[in-house]
Amino acid sequence: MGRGKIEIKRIENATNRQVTYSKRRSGIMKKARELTVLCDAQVAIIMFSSTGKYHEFCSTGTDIKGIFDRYQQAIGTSLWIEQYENMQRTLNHLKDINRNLRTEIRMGEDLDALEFEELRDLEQNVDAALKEVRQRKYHVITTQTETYKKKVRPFLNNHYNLFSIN
Amino acid sequence: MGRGKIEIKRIENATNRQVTYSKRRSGIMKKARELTVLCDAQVAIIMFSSTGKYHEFCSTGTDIKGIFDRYQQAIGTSLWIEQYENMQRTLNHLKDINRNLRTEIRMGEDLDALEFEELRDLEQNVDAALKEVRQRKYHVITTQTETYKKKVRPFLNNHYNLFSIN
DNA sequence: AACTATTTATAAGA
DNA sequence: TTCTTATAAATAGTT
Repeated sequence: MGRGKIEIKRIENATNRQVTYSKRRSGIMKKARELTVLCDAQVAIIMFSSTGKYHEFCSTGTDIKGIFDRYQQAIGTSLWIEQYENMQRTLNHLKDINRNLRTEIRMGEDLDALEFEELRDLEQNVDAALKEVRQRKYHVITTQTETYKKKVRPFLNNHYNLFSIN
Repeated sequence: MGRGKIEIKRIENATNRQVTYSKRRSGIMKKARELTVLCDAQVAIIMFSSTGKYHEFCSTGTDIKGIFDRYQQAIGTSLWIEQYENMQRTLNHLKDINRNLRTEIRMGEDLDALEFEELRDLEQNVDAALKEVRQRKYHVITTQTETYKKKVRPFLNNHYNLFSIN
């Protein structure tokens, strides 16, 4: 659309490239704005020119972060899982330490009162209950579900020591 | 550009809105593709229609994550600092509990002998940690998409202590 | 899903 | 660079 038809390939002349970038960028941004209004859509655009300048567009009523969180939800994963995993390793480390501490405590206790087998059974019960709840409820567990209130929390309250964060 | 000029305002008829969304979306995607080729630019686009469907575009040679990481560098901050900070708080909670356990050992107490007040404190720590983890995480996984089932749930299962109670 | 009359975007020129 | 304009491209309404 212009005085002549152009081939879609890299514009070698840097000035022309910059001019075209500027023109077409504003064109796309305008189109995006129209789309959000006409179609009630959410749009996020991020652009970097070949010179490193960045421009962004985001539909009103949200922000880049909001759209990205929604996007990650839509694709069902986090783009930053690796970074979460780093933190998770730290958590695991703490978990190990805590487990050791708990073992230490247990060994100092009256073993008649807390048989190892008994503990294991209780742990397995807790674990089974949790898995059940998770499998059925995790997609709506943002709020405390009835199952959680009725089953998990009382159980935690009764057996907090088996369930400490570790 | 069409048989008639239109006003840029929400299209009330849902079918028309959907059709227009589809047409204009592909128009924008095409423009974006041309921009990246002509001008050697990096572009990332994420769209959600009013019906919740999402579409994305990303220039070749990178990916959405790459462009967003670059974007965050450009604006000099992380959009997800808050989440990291929440994680950090969770880690701190773990450390607190860890410290409590150590204290417990030092005091040479067995669990049966813990005072009621102490039990309550530990309970509150567990509960607080739970709430925090939920707030942090479950806005991302409130729905179970197919992808969620295939990717995220296994991830959660493998790393459940990030997202759950222990 | 196609078709076109029009509007809109823009390449090249001033 | 910014403005202009001839032309290419997108698309609104139609079939």
